[in-house]
Order: sequence, then C-alpha cells, then structure tokens
Amino acid sequence: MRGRTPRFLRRISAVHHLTPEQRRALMGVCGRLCELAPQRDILVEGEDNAHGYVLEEGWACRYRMLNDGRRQILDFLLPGDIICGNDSQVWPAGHSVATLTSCHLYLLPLAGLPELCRRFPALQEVSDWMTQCELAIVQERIVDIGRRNAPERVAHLLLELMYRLRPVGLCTGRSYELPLTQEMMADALGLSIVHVNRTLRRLNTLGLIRYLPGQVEILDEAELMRLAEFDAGYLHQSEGAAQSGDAA
Amino acid sequence: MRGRTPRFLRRISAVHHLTPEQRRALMGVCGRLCELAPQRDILVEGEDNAHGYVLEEGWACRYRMLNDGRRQILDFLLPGDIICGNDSQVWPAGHSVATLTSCHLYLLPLAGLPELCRRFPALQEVSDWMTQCELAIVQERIVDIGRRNAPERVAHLLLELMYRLRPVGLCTGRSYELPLTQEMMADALGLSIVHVNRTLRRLNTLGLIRYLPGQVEILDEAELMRLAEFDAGYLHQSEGAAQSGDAA
DNA sequence: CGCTAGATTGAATCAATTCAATGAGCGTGG
DNA sequence: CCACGCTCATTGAATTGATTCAATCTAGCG
Repeated sequence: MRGRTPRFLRRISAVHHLTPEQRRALMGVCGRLCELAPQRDILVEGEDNAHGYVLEEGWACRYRMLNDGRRQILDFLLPGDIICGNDSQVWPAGHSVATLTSCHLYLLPLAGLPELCRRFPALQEVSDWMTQCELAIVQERIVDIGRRNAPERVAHLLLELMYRLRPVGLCTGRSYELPLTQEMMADALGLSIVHVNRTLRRLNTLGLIRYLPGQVEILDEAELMRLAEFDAGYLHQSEGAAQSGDAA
Repeated sequence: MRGRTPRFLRRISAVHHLTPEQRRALMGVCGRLCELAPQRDILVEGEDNAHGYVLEEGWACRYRMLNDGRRQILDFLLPGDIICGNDSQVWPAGHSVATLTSCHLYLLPLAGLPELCRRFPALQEVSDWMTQCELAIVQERIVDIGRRNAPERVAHLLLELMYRLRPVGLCTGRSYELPLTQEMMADALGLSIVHVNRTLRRLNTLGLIRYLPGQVEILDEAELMRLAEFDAGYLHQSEGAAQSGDAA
C-alpha cells in the first residue's frame, strides 16, 4: 500500500493540509514518471530551464564546478523534493542539478504554476514554504562550512538527512540508507575525501554513529545533536510529522 | 534630487518595470522610515516576526551564533534590500538580522503582502525574484567558503559588493564605501580576522585592489574576476542596469 | 582473474588559526 | 589640550586542522 501516494504529496501533507482538489491539481501539473541513471545532469548551469522536476525516488544534488575541477555540492535533493531551476524561467540557472543515484522523477512544466498558485492561494503558501526550506538548508550549510569543524559538520549532515528522510518514510527508527560516496559528502561539506573518511571513522569509534558505506545508524542522537548544535527547526517540519517514519 | 526615490524602488526598477500604480502600492505597504543604531538586532533568531523591513540606508546582515561564540554571517544586506524574517510569519526565524552601521529602514507589515501579490501578479514576480536573488547569493557563498581559498573568497566578496551597490547608486566607478570591519568580513567568509587582514594586504600588494579601512577600489577588475571566477549573473541584474551608478 | 570504484590508512605538507604584541585613530573627561 | 581607554588594524611566531600524496585493501563485475 505505502508508496502509492507520491512522495512529494506525502512530504507536503506532513506540514500543509491539502484538499483533494488541490492534490488533484498538483498531480495534474506533473508529467509522466521517468527514470534517470546515476550521475546524470538534470539541469545545467547557464541554461534556461522551462521546466522543473519532482523527485520521486533516488537522490540528487545541486552543485557548482570551478574551473580547476573543484566541485561544491550546494544541497542534497531527496525523494519528495521539488527541483526548479531556482529561477522561474527568466534567469539561466546559476548551478547544475545532477542525479547521484538512479532516480525516478516527474517532469514539472513551470508554465502553469503561477496561474495555479493564484487559483489556489494555499498552493502559493506551499510553494513559498518549499523555497524557504531550501533557503534554510543552504543557510545552515553556510554555518556548517564556515564555522563548524569536521566532526561537527559530518554530524550535522547526518542528522539533517535523518530528519529530512523521515517524513517521506525513508528513515526506519534511527537508521537510513545513505547512498552517498565519501567524495559526495566531502564536496558538500567543503572537506577532502580523506578527512571525511577519518571523521566518519572517528564518530564510529566514539560510538555516536554506526556508519557503513551505504547505511547509517544514529547511535547516540542526543550527544550527536549536542556536538553539532543541531536543531531541526530550520527544516520547517511540523512537530508531529517529524516523528512519522516507516517503522513508527 | 537623487535619493528621493527610495532605494528599494530603484533596485527593483533596474530589473522589473513597475507601473506608477504598482509603485504606489509598494510605497503604501511601507510604514514610516525609522532609524537604528549600529550593532542592533532587527530580527532575532527563534522569534516570530509579524513584519519585515525595507533597508533604505546603511548596512545590515543575517547571522547565526554558535554556543561558544562563533558567529557566521549568512548574507550582507545593502540599501534597497528587503528584509523578511525568511519565513513569512508561520515559522520562527532561523537566524537573526542585525544592523552593522546605523540604518534607516521602513517597517514592512507582512500581513498585506499575499493579497497585494494576488492583485498585482507582477509584484509576485518581483517577490519571487528577490527570494531567488537571496538564494543565489547564499549559494554562491557556499561555493566561496567550501571550495575557494582565502584570496579567492575575499576577491569574490569585494566584487559581489561592488555589483550589488551599483544599481542603488552606491558605487562610483570601481570604488565604494565599505563600512565593514575585518571581523565582519571574517565572519562572513569563514576565516579568522588575522587571515582576512593578511589577505586584503596581499591583494593590495598585488595591485588588484586598493583597500583602506572603510573604502575599496577595484584596481584590476579583470584579474580579480579571473582569480575569483566571478560571474555577476547570479545576482540577477539585467545587463544594462548593472552599469548605472552615481558617477555613470 | 584482472579491472575499477570506493574506502582506508600513514606520512609529509600547508593553509589557516591562535596567541601575543604593537600601532593608529577616536572620543571623553580631567 | 592632553592622557586614558577603547576599537580596529597590523604583524610575527607557534600551532594545528585539514589537505595532499601515496599505498593498500575491498567488493563488484565482465
């Protein structure tokens, strides 16, 4: 049964009440579900993008490349997230978006959205909320990279991912699948691969997490939150909804 | 004569055409102009904010504090910028906003805005555009802090500020007033004060900039842009408008 | 079985921080 | 008018967190 409701509706519903009519309207603007291999660009920096996507399954990221090959991942995109080329149509995208794993996504033509939001002011609110979530996440990342050391950064990322995966049913208790290579984490956290490795290893040894490539379990959530000064508030999830998970 | 048009209208007009009616509507929602001393909190992290502000004069910033006193500045706010507690009403602010210099600002009650945007779809576009500008700026900051070294970061910041100050008439040719202490720059760039100092000094010596506390001149813009891989596109200014300055 | 991508570890190096002083500019009060 | 105290800028020296370089190890795969 579960899995029938698209993940993005699940994610929205955890925070915003949607009438059946609004759900239908949202589903209506989505194109058909398509599949993409890992490591494929979805949106490319500098191009104009007439449509976005809804990520139903798999992980993706926003990223920027520097000339000499350095990469910075701006944000991870998880199932249920909506991917707009940041800039509704007018401005060329300032960054690229790529799949990290194989993904299922709905095409989302942006043309109809403004009209839809005008017809359903509640959807304008939802849209604003999503934008604010995104903004809050990148702001938190700035604090991470700018002022937290490696263990704090890694801890913060692992907690953020847990809290974001919960509402879409991808976190069982305190463990979840983490389909990121250490290189991807490094590119998101502004660290080197080697240092991410050492840091994960250390958090393992300290008994705060159990990390195995592809899988994490948060062993000592309280201590990890203290270490990272993590406060889930910035994710803008409602209190109750944050608890719902597959296993809950 | 100049200065009569509020800076935020000037900033918007550089990119979006506004009808006289829309201008009046925008001015109409602004409260009276008030003054604030330097280093005063405008919005406080964790509080609900029923209103925003329009920054007419002076510099401010969004920031987050960590428990041990580390500070991260997320974004500088310049004259003409609009300051909403990120989260329209519903969510407590995830960060604080404070003045850096003494400031003049209009109070901006948020209550009326959604209705106004519905009445003037063009204003919804303007609002979205502003949000996207903000998002793009913090994303660029992530690249800065995550993957650029100190000289690149400082160069990038100085260029960004120049390009942002131009449309509001605060950049004369290639020099502008920079009312930031080196500590503020350090907190924005994820560096230590000492290192910011050395880096500014180095850029001076290299002849790329002329920095004196309170004042910057970009001496070799081309080389500085190459160094920082700076591309003003992310600021979402229209091509032509970017050229207008007090001295132009 | 050899190949490749990713993970892991040690050692050397380096960019940036911290610690510690000094200097310059400014406002205030004696 | 000048001395004191404050903030901010500047510089040197020591330290360190993180990177780079270089191997080795492992698992999946044709």
